[in-house]
Amino acid sequence: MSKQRKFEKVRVFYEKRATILKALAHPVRLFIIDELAKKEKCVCELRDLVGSDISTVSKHLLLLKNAGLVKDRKQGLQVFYSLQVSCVLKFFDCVEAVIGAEQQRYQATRRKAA
Amino acid sequence: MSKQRKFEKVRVFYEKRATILKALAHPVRLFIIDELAKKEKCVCELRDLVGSDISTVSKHLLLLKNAGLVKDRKQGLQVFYSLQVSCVLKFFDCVEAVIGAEQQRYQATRRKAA
DNA sequence: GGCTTATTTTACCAAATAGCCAAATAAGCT
DNA sequence: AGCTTATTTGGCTATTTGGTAAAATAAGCC
Repeated sequence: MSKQRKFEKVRVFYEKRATILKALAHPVRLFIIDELAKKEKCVCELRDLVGSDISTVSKHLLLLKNAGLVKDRKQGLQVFYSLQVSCVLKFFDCVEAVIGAEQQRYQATRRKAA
Repeated sequence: MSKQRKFEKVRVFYEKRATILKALAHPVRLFIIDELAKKEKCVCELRDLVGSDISTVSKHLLLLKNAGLVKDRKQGLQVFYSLQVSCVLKFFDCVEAVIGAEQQRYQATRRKAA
C-alpha cells in the first residue's frame, strides 16, 4: 500500500501544472505567444494575423491570461496583450529537439524499409 | 495583405509544437513523466501508482510515445517505459515559476480587498 | 445622449478527449 | 496445446474544448 495510488496525493499539484500546459497546447495560442514575444499587440491585430473570428481570438487570450502567461493593458478602445512569462520560449527549443529526433527516427525507419 | 493571415503560412509548424504540448497537458501524464524520470517502470507499476484502469494508463503511455517523449522496451510479459527527452523536466521549473507568480498576484489582490 | 468601434460574454453546435469495460493480442509456463 | 499474466485495442458514453454568430460591455467622439 506504501507506493500505491501515490498519484492521489499529488493530484492537485499536477493539475496546476496541466492547466499551464493546456493553455499552451493549441497551435493558435502558440503562434500568439511567439507574436507577443516580439511586441505587445491588440486583439484586432492578432485577429488579422490569425485570421479567425475576433471572439475566438479573445477567448484564446483569456485562456492564456488565466494561466498567467500573458497580461493585458487597456488603452482607449483597444486592449493590448503582452507576454508575461518569457521562459516559455526557452521550452520551445526542447520541443523542437523532440520534433527533430522524431523526424530522424522516421527517416531511419524509411531507410530500413527501402 | 502583407501581415494578414500570417498564421496560415506557419500553421503546420505550430501544429507540430502543439502535438507535443497536448501530450504533456494532462495531470496523469505529467505524473508519469516525473515517475519515469526517476526510473523506467512497467505499465502495471504505473497503474498501481496512478490508480486507474490499466487500459487508461496504457493509452496515456501510447500518447506520450507517439509524441516522442517516452520509449518502450519489452521484457517478457512486461513493457517498460522510460523517459526519452529529459529537457521537458527543465521546463517544469518555468511552469512552477508561473504558478508561483500567479499565487503572488492572488495574494496581493486579497490583501488589497481586505 | 446617440453613434461608432473594440472587445468580451453568451448560447449553441461540432469535434476531440478521457475513462471504463470487454475482447484481442502477446509471451511465458507446464 | 491449454492456462496464466501483461498489455493493447475497440467500443461506448460523458465531458471538455474550439469555433462562430449574436448580444452585451466599454470607451471614445459628435
